Amino acid sequence: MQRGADASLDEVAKHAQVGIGTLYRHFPTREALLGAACDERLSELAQQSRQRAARVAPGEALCVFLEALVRHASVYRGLAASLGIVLKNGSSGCHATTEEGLRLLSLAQASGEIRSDIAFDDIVCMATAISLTTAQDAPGGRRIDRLVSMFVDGLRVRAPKASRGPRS
Amino acid sequence: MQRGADASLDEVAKHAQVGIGTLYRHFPTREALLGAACDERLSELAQQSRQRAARVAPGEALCVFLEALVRHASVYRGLAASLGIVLKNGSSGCHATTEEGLRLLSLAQASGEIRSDIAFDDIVCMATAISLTTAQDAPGGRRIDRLVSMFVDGLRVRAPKASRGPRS
DNA sequence: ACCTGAACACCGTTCAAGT
DNA sequence: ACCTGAACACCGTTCAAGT
Repeated sequence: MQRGADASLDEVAKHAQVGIGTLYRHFPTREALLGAACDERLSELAQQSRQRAARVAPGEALCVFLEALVRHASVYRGLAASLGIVLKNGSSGCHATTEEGLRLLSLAQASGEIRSDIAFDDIVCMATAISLTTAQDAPGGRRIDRLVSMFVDGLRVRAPKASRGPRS
Repeated sequence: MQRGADASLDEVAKHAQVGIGTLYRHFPTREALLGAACDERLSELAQQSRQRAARVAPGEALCVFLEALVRHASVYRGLAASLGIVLKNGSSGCHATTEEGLRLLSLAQASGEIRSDIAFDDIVCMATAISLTTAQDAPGGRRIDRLVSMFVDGLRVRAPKASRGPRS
């Protein structure tokens, strides 16, 4: 399951050495299969985020979390489109990731860094969006970074720092 | 062609009263077909944007343009994913829309409202992203508006107005 | 020259038969 | 009870035959 990105279900079954029917009984929906396939990876993502969040400001932690989510969704073709559903399907790593995201968002909003009218679903939505659009890009492109940075700027409460003096 | 969103090519051909082979010869790629199907609509979009741009500030004009593009890409299922390619395919309305977008972006950047490191491709990319993610949403949802607003905030040069006083 | 649609290839899904 | 994979349905694409 590791590499075979958007292989046909037939190939997945063959590679897992089971019949296609058995595959269907274990994973009734495509989302269930995807969820199981990347569950471990999501667990790691959540854990790394928790560790990082102990060191940096909430807003920053949320940004890096978003970026990690985008990159995660880009690993398996076909995952991005159903990221929202996969995260909700409840398997352990999905749940951990959702929990961590909710936690970071609350913290960042409480600290006044991030707009209070943002929902976690919007974060997932953005991660999905960036993954989907950059999927066709050349592999090592800079667009992911640029889009993440743009998105994140959109999340920030206005005038956080005024890196240059404001005009007139 | 008007309504049949993501119908099979077979149905498109049948509806157009031609053989499937003829359809292929007229439109060798899916993008060519999509481009032709929405060309008129894109012409209108570009024209309306030009009229609007005469009345409002460049940044504002660019935002409304982006929103229109998002809504356009949401009309036909399957268009969003290839919006970038479709816009480049060169048919009249596509060309007009690209021209108008480039023009608005230049103006908005020259006026200092919009970040100078944004490319038109990024705008298209964002429109694609929002369309793709909101495609699965309930029809009348508010998410499109919220995401467009977020995106656009990300485009803006910092501290444009300082709606509230900056902190300490 | 142009059009047609049967034919082929591919993939997702089901379900009768086997163990 | 559980597994299997042939069989069915569907869609995209091509190309030999017809006009």
